[in-house]
Amino acid sequence: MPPTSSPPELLQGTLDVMILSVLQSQSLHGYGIARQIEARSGRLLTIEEGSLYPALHRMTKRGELAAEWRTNDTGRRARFYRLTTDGKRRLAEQVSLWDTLSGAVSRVVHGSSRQAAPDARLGWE
Amino acid sequence: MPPTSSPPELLQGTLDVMILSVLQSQSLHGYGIARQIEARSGRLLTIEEGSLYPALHRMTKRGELAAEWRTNDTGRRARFYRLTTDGKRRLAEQVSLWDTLSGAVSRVVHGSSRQAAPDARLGWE
DNA sequence: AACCATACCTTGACGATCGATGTATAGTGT
DNA sequence: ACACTATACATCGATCGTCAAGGTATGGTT
Repeated sequence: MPPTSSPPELLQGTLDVMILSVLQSQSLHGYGIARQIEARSGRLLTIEEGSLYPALHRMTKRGELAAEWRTNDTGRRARFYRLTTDGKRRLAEQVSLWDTLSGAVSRVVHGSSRQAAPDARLGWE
Repeated sequence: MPPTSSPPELLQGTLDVMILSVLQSQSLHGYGIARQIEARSGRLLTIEEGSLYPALHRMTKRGELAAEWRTNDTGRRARFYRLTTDGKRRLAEQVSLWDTLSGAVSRVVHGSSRQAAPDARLGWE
């Protein structure tokens, strides 16, 4: 049973970096990736299957993930994903980028208004 | 001259909350909004005009912004935007949501791996 | 006259996400 | 035996936001 409801679309573009992140320490199949992201986020994020599988396929096509069919101990077939060398490189890049850019957005929304050089032409009131 | 280059599409969905934020303390026109976001972000974020104007129009249509033509002190006509009551409410909602969700993503990518209950069925390796 | 910054806008294409739907098996409870 | 839930894969159509590019026009500077 997935968490509660669907989170708003405020976070477009973050699915890739989250997938890469949870695959850093372990190989997982799609369903496990979704559960892991939900667990790590404290049940705040829900991964829709209609987003997850297209993401896994395009990342595999881009060479960031490698996929392999396996059977786990309960006898169920599942497609396990692991990071390739390219995927590890992209993981590092994207995590660093997320930190930088999410920090920038936070400064904007919390008004780090260093009104650098109060410029009368730009606004009033 | 806009900053350097176009930032990746990691932050889709954050434009609205940034626009609302910079309009909290002042009325601005489109160009001024873009400059303000760039300044507050420390020149990390670039707002493309093809994203900005559609966003301003749809937010006005949704009733979050009110627009008014004015002439500033240099004699140039410009369309100034301010928050409506609805816009102020949405600003508060969206900022709080951004803080919550960006925090969740950060926990995911930095592996707050409280492997809650190590579940052999979900992965191996 | 040339150029740059300011200031508005639209268009077409793209890509990612979402909700819905479909299939199938394993485990659990009754 | 039956029903139900969780597991596990996948695809589809619609929607939405963004982007790159282009277009118009004025004011200030060199």
